[in-house]
Amino acid sequence: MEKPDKRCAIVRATLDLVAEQGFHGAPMALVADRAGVAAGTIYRYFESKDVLINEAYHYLEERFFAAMMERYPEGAPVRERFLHIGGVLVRYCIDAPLEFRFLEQFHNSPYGVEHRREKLFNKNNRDVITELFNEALDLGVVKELPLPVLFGLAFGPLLDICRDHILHFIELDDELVSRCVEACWDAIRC
Amino acid sequence: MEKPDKRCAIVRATLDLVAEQGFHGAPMALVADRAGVAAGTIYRYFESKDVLINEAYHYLEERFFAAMMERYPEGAPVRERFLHIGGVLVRYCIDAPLEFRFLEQFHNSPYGVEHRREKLFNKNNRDVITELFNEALDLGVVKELPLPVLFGLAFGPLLDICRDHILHFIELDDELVSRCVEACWDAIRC
DNA sequence: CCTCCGAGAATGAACGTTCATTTTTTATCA
DNA sequence: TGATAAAAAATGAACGTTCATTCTCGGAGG
Repeated sequence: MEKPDKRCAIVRATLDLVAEQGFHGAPMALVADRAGVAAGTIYRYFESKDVLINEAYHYLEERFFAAMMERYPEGAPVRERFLHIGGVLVRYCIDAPLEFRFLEQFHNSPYGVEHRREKLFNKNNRDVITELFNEALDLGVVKELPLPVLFGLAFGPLLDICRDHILHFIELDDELVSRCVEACWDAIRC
Repeated sequence: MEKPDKRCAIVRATLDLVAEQGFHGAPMALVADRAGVAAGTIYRYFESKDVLINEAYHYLEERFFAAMMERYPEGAPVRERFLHIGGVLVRYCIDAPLEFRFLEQFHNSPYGVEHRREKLFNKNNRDVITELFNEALDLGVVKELPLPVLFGLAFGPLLDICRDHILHFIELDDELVSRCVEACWDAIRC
């Protein structure tokens, strides 16, 4: 009987409900129900709904970065590392559609804008992807475009195809995923 | 005193408010205020808020397609026509940030998913962009990928950079826009 | 006098949050 | 150990707001 048992249940309930029905479909009463606690209990663990949602996001973000670093080809050329990241990104998202849907909701909301602004203007930001792109720029293997543009070119379409796959607008398989990631590389490479 | 005077004012007020503050920030009472009518009056013109929002969207969609067809290089090569469309898209969006923000909100909502589903599965769909891509596929000048994937590769990043420009994450000028549109072409071309 | 449009108050449902109360756990001492 | 007191956690009904929508009535035009 650990302490964080309930806390975790609340976070997971939030993730599920937001993923399934959007922020509108996740009122605190429902979150409480799904987590098996009373409405008021949530406020013993989280100051507000905003705090709860941000915590849920960070929980997912960590899981995702962990997945990305598995078998990351550390010393390999830039292109190969990018293909790894892109492939993992897409496969992770379509394997965990609920997590993807939550992330999508989050990014397309004021939460997401704030989160992005902080990341962008907080120069201490030391994540693998930024490092990779900066290295690629130094080496001159990708187009000289602002970082946000490179991110958009490289990952925007990948998220789009994940969404379309989950909505059954297209059917992704391993080969198609590879070709899409390579197309994104074509967009940014010199 | 024409009839459609108030109707139009209501649509424009909806556009403005949703663009500025999102769907949450556009309650009917505020829409009414901004349009210079009373809350109840809206319901004399629109059956519900959903109907009002869909109508606002279609209004914008038409304006946008009209802009895109201005000086469209009808007989030119596929690449040139794509660059025209991409350039117009970006310039239109950053010149009319309110319209862009509304469209973004709309697309990232259940309204947008429904709209996309209908477009995709309604084969009678005869818009210029679909025609262009089908022609490009026939000629073999773009990668053989499903249409939704090509759309994502070609336009996803362009919408991303518009958003980032409007949020002041980047600063677009004509030259940078051109280079971005060309990068998108690199993504889809063979 | 009648018709009907527009106004804005009224309505009821839904929401996040609070708090007085109950239940469970932990600490204290014989 | 067992009894009891203190503390912590959990509860869920209730609150105040906000929202889309409906209702009712005054007044302008015929």
